[in-house]
Amino acid sequence: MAGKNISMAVIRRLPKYYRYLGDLLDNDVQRISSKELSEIIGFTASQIRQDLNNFGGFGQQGYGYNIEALHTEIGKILGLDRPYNAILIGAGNLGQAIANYSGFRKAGFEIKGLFDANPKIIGLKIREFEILDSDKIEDFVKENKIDIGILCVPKNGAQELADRLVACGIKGLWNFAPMDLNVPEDIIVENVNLTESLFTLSYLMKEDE
Amino acid sequence: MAGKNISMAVIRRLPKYYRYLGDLLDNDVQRISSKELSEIIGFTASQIRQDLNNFGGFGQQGYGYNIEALHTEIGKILGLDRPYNAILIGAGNLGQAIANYSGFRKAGFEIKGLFDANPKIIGLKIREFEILDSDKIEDFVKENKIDIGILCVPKNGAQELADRLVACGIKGLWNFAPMDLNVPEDIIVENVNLTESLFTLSYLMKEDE
DNA sequence: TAGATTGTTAATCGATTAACAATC
DNA sequence: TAGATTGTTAATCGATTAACAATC
Repeated sequence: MAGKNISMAVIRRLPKYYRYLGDLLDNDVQRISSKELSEIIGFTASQIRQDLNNFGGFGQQGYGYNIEALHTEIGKILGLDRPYNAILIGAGNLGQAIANYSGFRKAGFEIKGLFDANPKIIGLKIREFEILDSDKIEDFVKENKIDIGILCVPKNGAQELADRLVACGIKGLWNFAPMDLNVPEDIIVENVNLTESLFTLSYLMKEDE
Repeated sequence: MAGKNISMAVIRRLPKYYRYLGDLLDNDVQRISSKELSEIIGFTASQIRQDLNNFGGFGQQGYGYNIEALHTEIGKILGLDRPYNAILIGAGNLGQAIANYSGFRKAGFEIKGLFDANPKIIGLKIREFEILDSDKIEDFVKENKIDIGILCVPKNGAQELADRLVACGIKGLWNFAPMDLNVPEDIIVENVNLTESLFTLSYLMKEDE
């Protein structure tokens, strides 16, 4: 991939742009200036223009941005125009919540299989999918061209599962286990650490009193 | 609260320090230098010392840091030494996953009640709690000194619930609804936006290929 | 054309890293 | 004491904001 080095700060704002532009589209708004967007999204107009210009000149002087076109462009930048195949490992409440959330499929992420190591729930059906035995992960990943592994398992065992997924060719991990995974540097890991999030809330509430 | 302005960058590293120090404690390690910690946590030694010195001089020259003492101190800084009472609204899969996670209680966060608006699940029992009708939120918050509202509801209705919680005196919101809430500035909101997280993963996988 | 707003360069601000005197 | 490592100041790096010429 070409592209200069985009900072993580910019990258993490992209989904917000995408979401706000989508909301505007839903409300049939057709164009917006960086100043107007600034007022609803909470970034400065200057930052918005800087961010967008990392990827191209999507605006027009004197006019602003066409919302539909910009929304589409940011979707492409985020890679939402291509499909990703995922498997989800750990079909407890959290895993089921994620498997059931329709928003992911709309964005091109398809969960192709659910796995768990617990014999009590192997064989149960969640949506259209039967929960499969974790033993079958390797075969399934290869047969179904799986790109992403979603780890909804406890801390213990998460690293071992990550190793197995990496070994059979997975490229990205969405990690809900409350720990940092050790993976080769070409493997992308996105962590969702609920404990860290809650502790941050705790800190801020304490400071605020 | 006293304390100079601590940047969000520092604040979001605190739970990581707390976690890594806890792991070291579990392994009966007693002391560590910023250089050693640097190697396992992945921040520079300089940054670790800078971060910690925002809150006090916890180390000792020539020795390093006592892990148990530092762990305790960071726990206090995070406000984990005090109890927080929470209610959780939206008792679907995600809500149940959070209600069932024992790690939060260990850190002083007690979920006192679960609420939902869906008559089909009102009355069901999750752990020791019956799911209550969302109508009863206001009375419950006042009677049980609730500090935190955990929003595990869809986008629609999340803002209205936030308004109601703020109106009855809640101080913090842990928001899992995929949108930004509008609240008075003295109310703390910590967002967990799974869609944004997934889109970030998507972007990074695309860039990486 | 006149007005509006972008794209982009320059200035500022803040966060990270480096360096080292203090001291255990 | 000598060696190690902190706490803290200074230097560097990067991100945000401001400004404005270009242009629709």
